[in-house]
Order: sequence, then C-alpha cells, then structure tokens
Amino acid sequence: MINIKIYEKKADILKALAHPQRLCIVKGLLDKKCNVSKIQECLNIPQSTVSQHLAKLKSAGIIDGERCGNEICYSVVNNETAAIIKILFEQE
Amino acid sequence: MINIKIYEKKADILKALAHPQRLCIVKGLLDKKCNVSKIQECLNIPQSTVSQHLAKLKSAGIIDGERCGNEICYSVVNNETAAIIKILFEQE
DNA sequence: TTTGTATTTTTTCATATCATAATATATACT
DNA sequence: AGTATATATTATGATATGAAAAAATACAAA
Repeated sequence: MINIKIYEKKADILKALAHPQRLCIVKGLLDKKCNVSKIQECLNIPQSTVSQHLAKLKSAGIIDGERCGNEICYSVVNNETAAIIKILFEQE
Repeated sequence: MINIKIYEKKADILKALAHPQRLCIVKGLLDKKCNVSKIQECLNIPQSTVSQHLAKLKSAGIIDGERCGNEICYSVVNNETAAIIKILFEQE
C-alpha cells in the first residue's frame, strides 16, 4: 500500500515554492543571502507581505534566518529545493 | 527589473504538483502509463476526484491523455516535472 | 531611556482550492 | 436503440491561501 505521508511531506515543500514571489525570493537567496528590506525593494511589495512569505518558507524548512545586528539574513538551507530551482531555471 | 511572468509560469507547474495525491499520480505515471480506474483503485478516492486532479495536471501541461477504446491512458509529458519528481524521490 | 530602523505578528477579507455527490458524455457491446 | 463501463463536468460547501494594513517586538544608537 502507498505511504501517503511521504507524498504529503514532499507536497508541502512544493506548496511553499508554488508562488511566484516566493519562487523569486528563493531563487534570489540561492545567489546570495539577503535581508528582508532588500527583497522588498526587489519585488516592490509591502514589507509585511515579504515577511509572511519568508515565514512560510521558513516553516517549510526551505530557508533559515540569522540575525546580524538589527537585520536578519536569510539563506536557503534545503538541498532538494536548490536542485528544483536549478532545474526550473537552467538555460536550455 | 525582474520578469514576474516567468516565475508565475514556473509556480503554476509547482502548484499543480503541490498536492499529495497529484504528486502520487504523477510519480505513478512516470513509471508507467495508466488509466483513471487504476489510479482510482490505487489511491482509493472517488472517481470524480481523480478526474479533477487529472484535469488540473493536464491544464498545467504536466500530463496528457490518449483515448484507447473507452479508456483514457495518461502519461507525463513534461520534462521539468519528471526531473523534479526524480529529485524528490531518489534514494539518498 | 527614548528614538529609529528592521522585522514579525495579528487581523481582516477576498479569492482559490479540496472533496464529493450528482449529472453528463463517450465508447463498446448486444 | 439500449445497456454497461470509463471518464468528465458541474455544483456546492468546507477549508486554505493571498494581500495588506495596523499593531507589536527586537535591536541599535544617541
């Protein structure tokens, strides 16, 4: 019999990535770490919206944040995610 | 400036995959083509539910169906998707 | 301790998705 | 034509997600 738990777990990662702005954030973070304000400028959306997207990515285990002074520096910590992004955005 | 359209397009693929049952369907179809009834037995969910999942996957360009008699045989037609599934489910 | 900057949390509402039953369509067989 | 099987579509209610403003928290520096 099929173990649906595994599929739920994998689907949760995909669900967190399945939003254009979050996808953009993660792709950007793969290139280099970044704080919330820079992401906000880049995407041109309200800062609280960025923060909520980051929270969703973090709770999915895709990114993690490290405080440096009064900024928080985010980076991608999930290898599957990095590989998926690579597949989606590599040049043909 | 960032081209959000590309991210929207990629996010749509991920969104279609980001559901445990759909993920299971696609993974199964990668191994071998399959008709709706077999998928339904395998997942043990109502036929109309399977059909709706398949419709969503099809409209995302991930699978395609070919009629054989009164069955319809589905298979995966998107390479990115195949690669993503491989990443998610390969043994470490 | 007050002020400013960075970030998160809460709240609200609109919209999208999920699951399912009921109904409709397509094909095959008699 | 009539019946059976396979699949798709429509309709509906429950639940989840999205966006954004407003309020709250964390830290740094004066």
